[in-house]
Amino acid sequence: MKHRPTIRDVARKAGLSLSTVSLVINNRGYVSPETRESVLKVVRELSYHPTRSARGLASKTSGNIGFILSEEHFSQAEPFYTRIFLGTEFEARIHNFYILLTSVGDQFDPDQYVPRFLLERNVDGIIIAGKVSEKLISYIDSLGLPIVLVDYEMKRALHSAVLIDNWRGGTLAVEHLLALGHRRIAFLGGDIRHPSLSERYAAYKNTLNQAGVHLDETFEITEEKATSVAGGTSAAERLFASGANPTAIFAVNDAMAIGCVRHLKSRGMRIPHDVAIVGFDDIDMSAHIEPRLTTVRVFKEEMGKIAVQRVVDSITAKTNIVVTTHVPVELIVRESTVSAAHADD
Amino acid sequence: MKHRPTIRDVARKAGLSLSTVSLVINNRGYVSPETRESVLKVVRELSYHPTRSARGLASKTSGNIGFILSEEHFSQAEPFYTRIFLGTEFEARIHNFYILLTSVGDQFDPDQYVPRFLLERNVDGIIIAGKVSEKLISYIDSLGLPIVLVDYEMKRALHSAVLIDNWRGGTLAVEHLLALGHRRIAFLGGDIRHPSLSERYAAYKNTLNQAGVHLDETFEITEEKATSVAGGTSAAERLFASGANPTAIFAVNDAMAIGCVRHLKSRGMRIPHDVAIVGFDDIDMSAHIEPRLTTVRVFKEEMGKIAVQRVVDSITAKTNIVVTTHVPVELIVRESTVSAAHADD
DNA sequence: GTGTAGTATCAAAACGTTTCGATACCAAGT
DNA sequence: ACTTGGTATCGAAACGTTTTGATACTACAC
Repeated sequence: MKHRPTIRDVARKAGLSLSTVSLVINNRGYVSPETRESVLKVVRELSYHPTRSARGLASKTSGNIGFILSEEHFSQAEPFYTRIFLGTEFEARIHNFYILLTSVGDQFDPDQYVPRFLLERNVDGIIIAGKVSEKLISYIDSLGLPIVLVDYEMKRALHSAVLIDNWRGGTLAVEHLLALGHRRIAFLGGDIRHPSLSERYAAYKNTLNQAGVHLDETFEITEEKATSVAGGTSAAERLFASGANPTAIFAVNDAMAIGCVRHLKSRGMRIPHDVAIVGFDDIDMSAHIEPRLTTVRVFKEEMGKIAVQRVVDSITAKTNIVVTTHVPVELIVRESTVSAAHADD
Repeated sequence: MKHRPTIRDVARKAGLSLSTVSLVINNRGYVSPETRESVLKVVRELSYHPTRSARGLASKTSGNIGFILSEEHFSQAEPFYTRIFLGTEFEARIHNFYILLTSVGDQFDPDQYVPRFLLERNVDGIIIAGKVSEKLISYIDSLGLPIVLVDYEMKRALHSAVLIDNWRGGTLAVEHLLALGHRRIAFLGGDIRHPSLSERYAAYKNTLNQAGVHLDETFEITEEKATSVAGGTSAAERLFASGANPTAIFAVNDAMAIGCVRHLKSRGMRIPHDVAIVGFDDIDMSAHIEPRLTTVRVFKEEMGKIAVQRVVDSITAKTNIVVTTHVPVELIVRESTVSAAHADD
């Protein structure tokens, strides 16, 4: 367990100064090709590799990107955000960054709790997934750290964002139901304050309007607290308890759609024969439930990947270009809207 | 964006030396209660927080734990290991560590590729999930880093490990099938080189033996390459193609069980009426497929949590106590073995 | 021959902590 | 009175890099 070599050892063995070795390693400044080669040779011989802490201290960079998730999404280990996170892990590796994950509560009070990696100056940029307190965002801004938002957007777009094309997704979903001949189409949603969900809701209303279908308020559940499986069940209960009799349902996400399917089955209704259902997100489970769920596919890993690219751009460029990316969506038709015999596989 | 305070500012304002402030912050050495209080007061006033890099450089610690996963598990974003990972994230936060995630290939050649966090001395300990090259393990040993293995074990137990009680799980599963009256019970497995899977296989054989049931080799599929949904489908095909006619199947994990269910359905077989199925792992999806899958629940987050505790112990204690933990399992009876009317909810 | 711009290298000064050894005091045990 | 051991504090060194500014050489244009 002998001493691992330092840059000093490399410099000595190469007969050069520390600075020159550093320049070679970081590939910057003026270094003659011969010198460069001889340094690299020594680096290989000693199998030298710079230490992160020392580098961080001197250069005021950490090599880390912070990933912030709201507590509820974090603790539920939601498949949706988990996928986005995995997408960032993949891409971060390519850029030689590591992702530090943390969660924050609904409220943000800097005197109360601040993600440790911010206090320790242990990240060079931040990715925020989902809706968090605006206070938190301004706090991070005040630290001068680049921020990329994923699946969330603020009124004044001062930050790069990676967004789902919710409008198109909602439109595709409802148009699909209309094309199947449905007219009594219900909407199952919740927490419309989240931009992604409200856009889906807006697309729902707009598409029906365009088609000249009368909007029936008893067909709209928009106040469900949790957009989860349980929330879907409870929303479906409320929908039918109110006496509504839709032939199709557009659920704001797959979790709710799955909860809704459960409720319908418990009532002995057949899907899609009695009621057709479309979800949104295409989480893993949707292809495995019975009936397999028609849904709007969101490329979650891709979103994480783009977010990392943006934040790395901001970190390295030092310039603050705001880019908003809308990641396209795709309608996946399965058995919950079209009976098995006709459904794609 | 003014200069953030350093320990020097704290020392100056408190009228003390750097060393004393450092002692207070790290809560070690001899400091009088009054001095401690006055330092803490200044720390609060300046809202000072030490910088990770500086701390790391001086103390040769990083505050990070490396999490190593085999490439195939990583890229498939397997729900099983993802859960373990999330468990580590939770627990790491409690101990003020961050998790750095990386993956490694089947082979390990230190001249080829070494996880960057090892080269950069950017982790204080390592958690390894699943089976990886033994060479990698010895390499990490040679760096003097504590290692905790999760769901993997080496012959000579030189490292702490967090293991599933596979023997008991397999026994519970098969006993359950026996209790339901099944005698022709097939085993669907693959990659028996993985200790977890071979233990389940061994438990299967042992339990049948104990019950005086004749072992029929045509009932055992142990060569399937991938223990995935697709692998399950293909294994089930092979099983029935060979002319075997089991009334029950024990699949080595839920993914294979789900693939198997698919195949049975496509053959028009009813579950559990024609064939009963038990899986292993209890991944999220298992409760949502049709029929809901009877399985052996593994507490994945708990395993991650324990792994972090072990590795943090090793890091702080500096002593190398090897602890092997067997995390208990639980049989979850659902509709794939007991018809809906009788199944628990 | 003088100024300018580009190339190549280096010495020294940061970067913000922890840790080591020294100093000094006090109380208790001989 | 003399050690011993615990308590409290401090100054200085160390940790391993990057960065800044200086120096010096070359080539070229005026």
